[in-house]
Amino acid sequence: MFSIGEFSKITGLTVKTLRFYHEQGVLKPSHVDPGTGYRYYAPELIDYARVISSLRELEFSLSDISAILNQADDDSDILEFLSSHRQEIAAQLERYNQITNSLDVIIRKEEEARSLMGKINYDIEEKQLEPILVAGIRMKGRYSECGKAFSKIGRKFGRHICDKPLMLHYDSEYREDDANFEPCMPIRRGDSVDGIDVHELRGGRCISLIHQGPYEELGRSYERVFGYLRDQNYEFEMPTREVYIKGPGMIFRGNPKKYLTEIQVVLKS
Amino acid sequence: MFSIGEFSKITGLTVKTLRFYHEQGVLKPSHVDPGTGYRYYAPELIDYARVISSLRELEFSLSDISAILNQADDDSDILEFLSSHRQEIAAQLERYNQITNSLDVIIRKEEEARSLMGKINYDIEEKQLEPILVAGIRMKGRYSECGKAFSKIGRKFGRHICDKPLMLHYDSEYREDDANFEPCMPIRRGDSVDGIDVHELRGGRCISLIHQGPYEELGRSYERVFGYLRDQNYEFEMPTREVYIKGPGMIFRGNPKKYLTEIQVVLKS
DNA sequence: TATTGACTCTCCCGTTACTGGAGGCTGTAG
DNA sequence: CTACAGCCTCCAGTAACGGGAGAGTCAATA
Repeated sequence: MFSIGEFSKITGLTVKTLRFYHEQGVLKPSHVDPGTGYRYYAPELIDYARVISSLRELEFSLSDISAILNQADDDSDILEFLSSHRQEIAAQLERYNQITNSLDVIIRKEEEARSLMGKINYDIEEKQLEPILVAGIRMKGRYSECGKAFSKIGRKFGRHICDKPLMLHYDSEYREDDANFEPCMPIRRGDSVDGIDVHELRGGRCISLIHQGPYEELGRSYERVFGYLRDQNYEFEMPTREVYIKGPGMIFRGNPKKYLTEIQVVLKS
Repeated sequence: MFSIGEFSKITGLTVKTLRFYHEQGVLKPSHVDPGTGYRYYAPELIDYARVISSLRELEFSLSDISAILNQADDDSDILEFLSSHRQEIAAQLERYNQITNSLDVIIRKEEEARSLMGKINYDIEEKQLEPILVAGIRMKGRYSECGKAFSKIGRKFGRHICDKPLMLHYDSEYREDDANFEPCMPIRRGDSVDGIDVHELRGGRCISLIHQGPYEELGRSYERVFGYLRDQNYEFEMPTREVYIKGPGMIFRGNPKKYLTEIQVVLKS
């Protein structure tokens, strides 16, 4: 017979835990001194305790363990317990996998944005655009409707998206209620489906300006771009493009003063 | 301003949860009526609540969330939180992966054993053995030492093991203290290392008998096998083999009366 | 024999993020 | 005036222990 302290050292279970298991009826001492209340454990219980530890390591609940110990003395008796427990664990696993994925997406996005922030200058630039394939939804109406379009594209093309969202503007002047625009996502490949049009945007020389601040203030930056185009006597093509480099975050809506949007106007070649 | 019930419907958080968040200081109502104690929430808090929900879905603790909300209003501010949280989640993931693996191993083992139990007959059989590659440790001494050898082989060749453990007996008579034997694991491939000898066991005609019961009673089954060999005038080869079909389980020590051991004696060809 | 020091006992609280329930007050509609 | 829905506070419970207080016990030593 071992005292609780000895038994604790043998089994690796703490004294507290042993007392708790006694209270819960999972592992009862062989003998309890009626006078002192001291617990004494017989050597046979060592194996019993080992079984309990094993099951706890597999994250079985104490009530499951009680049930198991009451009706089984062989691994083959508990196959159903094992399988159903495996399912629960697998569900947890799935959940944590999703969380890690989400976290990864957010982290990657923010790290990109952060590194980008460093090397941005807020002057008008001329640069060369590569052609890109996009999935877009042509819309007429209010810009505020674009959210639905983006999420629809996201659902359909989720895993093929390869860059930041952008919007094509087909109006030559600013319109509020019946604007003509196309929310797009750059994709690696895919075909038009279900109202979503997959097409290629041509590359070429373009004028680019990065706008920092809320979307309502985009007008000021457009002014600069069009002023520049006029000064240089450049002719440009429709539609113009807005690339949303940094907008509302995945968690916070973010601070609109930090939003970054690139205005791109492709020149006639 | 919304009442707690309205705000609950809007945000999807239960009334209980909202009260709890108030108590914890995570999400304080905009106004609390001093007379009635009624909580009232301003529309701006909807977004705030959404942030909290998002973070909870990512399994952040409430104290983390408080800390985050107190010092950040943009995703990029919380990169460190996200990364360190990601690590914790990844650790959990690892753990659950291990558990699933262990469970799978146990389940597979037991299902095999169970299906085997059905088609076993306990008569002496003559059958054809295929050659197999094994990793073994030649030992002299007591059989009870074999556990260490098995676990050593398991550690070194873990992922290449492809069948049940077996033991080779080189003694022509029973010996207690200085037996000459070799615990082995069948493996798919591998090389001798560090005291472990990888070699091939030849195939051929063999006499086989499945023994059910504790190892101490193996003697009775050996008697039957050798009796049969004598009756048939068969000559056999050393070493003889014992295959441990079902022994102590991964969790329970199991019931020795249910242990299954196959005795194999290869005939001279 | 008294005394140490190690061991053990019970009882209570705290952890996390809530849920459930009792008992009582408030607001509004009929 | 009376329902009834909605809101309040306070308390208890969850799972599996860990920490600590205060008191009793055991074995060996002075």
